[in-house]
Parts: sequence; structure tokens; C-alpha cells
Amino acid sequence: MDADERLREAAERLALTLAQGGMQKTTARVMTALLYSGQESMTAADLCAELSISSGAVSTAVKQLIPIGLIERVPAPGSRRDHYRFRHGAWASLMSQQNAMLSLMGDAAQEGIDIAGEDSTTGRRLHEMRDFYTYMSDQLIPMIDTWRQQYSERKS
Amino acid sequence: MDADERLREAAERLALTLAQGGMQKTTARVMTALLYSGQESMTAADLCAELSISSGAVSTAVKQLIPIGLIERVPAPGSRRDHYRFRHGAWASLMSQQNAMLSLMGDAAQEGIDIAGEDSTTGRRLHEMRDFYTYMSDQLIPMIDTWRQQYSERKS
DNA sequence: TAGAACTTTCAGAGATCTGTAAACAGCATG
DNA sequence: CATGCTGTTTACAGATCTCTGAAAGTTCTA
Repeated sequence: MDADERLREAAERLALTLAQGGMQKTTARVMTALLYSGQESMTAADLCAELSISSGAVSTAVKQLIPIGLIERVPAPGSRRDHYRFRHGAWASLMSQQNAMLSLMGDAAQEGIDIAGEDSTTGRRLHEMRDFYTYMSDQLIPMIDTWRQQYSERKS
Repeated sequence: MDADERLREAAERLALTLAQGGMQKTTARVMTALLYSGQESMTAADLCAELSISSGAVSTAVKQLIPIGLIERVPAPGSRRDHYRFRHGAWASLMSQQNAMLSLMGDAAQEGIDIAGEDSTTGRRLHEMRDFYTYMSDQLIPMIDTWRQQYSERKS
């Protein structure tokens, strides 16, 4: 078994893990294909061939991946086809996305407190929830920023 | 519209958000029902009535929620029925769970590097990935521990 | 502007997943 | 030990979701 094949397997395995974690299966496969690809960028047709899926499926997958900041369209000189590649700093974007979820959870808790009041069974439970998520969010944001800074320094 | 009804709506809304984030819809509904409940604990029958679902659905939901540490069975004195309640420190458990995912991502990256080698297009991409997730995991663990410590102090 | 090369959209098929209802198992009590 | 009450499992039905194939749309070239 050659390295190429083993990489492909590793890509599929990671895609499956990401799917477990809530990401669309095909979306995850497209993402890992780009991540594990030996090429700098891939066209939609490349992805179709690599993953044995239709062009429509590729289209919807990239439509989900680009807004999140995981992949990007790259200008393709001399070719009319769109080229896609894995974005630098993609992981930090993904984490920021999850951080947004933390804020949402905090807001939801606050909303519940406003209805139930602080001094109730529900209120106390929601109080813990709110405190936890505001704490987490407050800590995570600077953490990601620090990483971004360190990473941009290393790259230059 | 009374407060009770508004709480129920808030619970359903949060459940929907959690479902977006990958959690099973019914599992999320059971969890939020317990979270927003005015009672200290609820029986399976309570949950059936509250959410209009069958006992089987409740069973599978709690089977998922308990191992994660989000809810717990509580000894029910005088009643033969199982009582469930939202766990103290549940959110920290949930976050730990997500931290496990971070480790998994790091491992996956390392595996890819071992196959592709450091000095390749793929290798460089995976290198960034590995560094990011080890960094994140290293930071997140003490962060959660700090919270747990602070929280247990506050409670006592 | 016509036409070619791609991409996106959309309706329908296929697969997956989830809840329900009913059978099964466990347990306390009379 | 039998009975009644609960929780759990499983086969099936219903719903949801996702991919495909084809048509429509877009963009670039000649």
C-alpha cells in the first residue's frame, strides 16, 4: 500500500470524525480532500473524481466551507475553472465559529433567567450555565488571538 | 402568556440551537426540559408528557445524556420510578467532551504527517493543524480545571 | 454577440435516521 | 412465588435529509 492511498484513508477517517461532530458528511470529505491533497489547490472536477461525487454535491459543499473560512477560492491563472484550497489559519476560524456558539449559550441562559428570576430552581441552574459560558467565551477569544499572532509571526 | 409557557419556548429554542451544533434533536429536548424545569428532578413519565414523546425515545435520550455527564439518575425515595436531573457542573463536562475532540484532531494531524512527511505540501498544512490543536488542548484543560475549582469554592 | 466551459440550482430518487408501538426484562411487594 | 409497575430493546413506519442528473445561469473568449 503506497503513501497516497494511506493518506486518502486518513482523510476519509478524519472526515468521518468531523461528521460525528456535526459537520455534513460530504462537506467534511471535501474539506479533508483539500487538506490532504498533495496539490496546492484542486478544481471542482478534481474533487468530483477524487471523491466520486457529482458536481452539484461539490458545489453545495464549498458553499458551506467558504463562509466558515475553512477553504477559499484561489485565482486560477490560465484556467477558467475555479480552484479551491485549504485556507491558512482555517482552524482558528473554525474555533472562532465555535466560540460564537458559546456566546449564544450564554445569551440563552440570560434569557431564561430574565423569565424565571434568579431565585428559583430554574434560575439557579441557568445562573451556573450563564457564568460558565461567559467565562469560557472571555477566555477563549484572547486565546485564539494569541495563536493568530504567534502564527503570523512564525510564517513571516 | 405566562412565564411557564415562555420558559418552555426558551427551552425548545435552546434545544434547536444544540441540535444545530450536532446534538440529537430529541436528546437536546430532554436535556433542556430538565434544565428549564421548575422541579428539582423529573421522571421519565414527566418527560414523556412534557415533550409529547414515547417512553422509548426518553430512554434512548437519557442513555446518551448520562455518559456525557449532562444529567444524572437521582435516587428516588418512596418512588419506584427513576428520577433524572440536570447535573451540577454539567457544562464543564460537556466542554471536556469537546476538548477530547481537540486531542483527536491533533492525533489525526500527526498521523498524516507521519505518512506524508514534514516537507511536503500536505505535511506543512498538517503541521499547522497539529500545532493549533495541541496549543488549544493545552490551554483549554487548565482553563476548565480553574473553572471547576472556582465553582466548587463558590458553592461551599 | 455568439458560443464554449464551468458552476449553480432544482426536482426527484435513494438512503439514512429517528420515533413509535409492542414485546421483553427487571424489581419490589404482597 | 406471582403480580404489577417501569425501564429497555427491537422491528417497522414515517419523516428527513442528501445526492444525483439535468436544466438554467454565469463568465470569459473570440
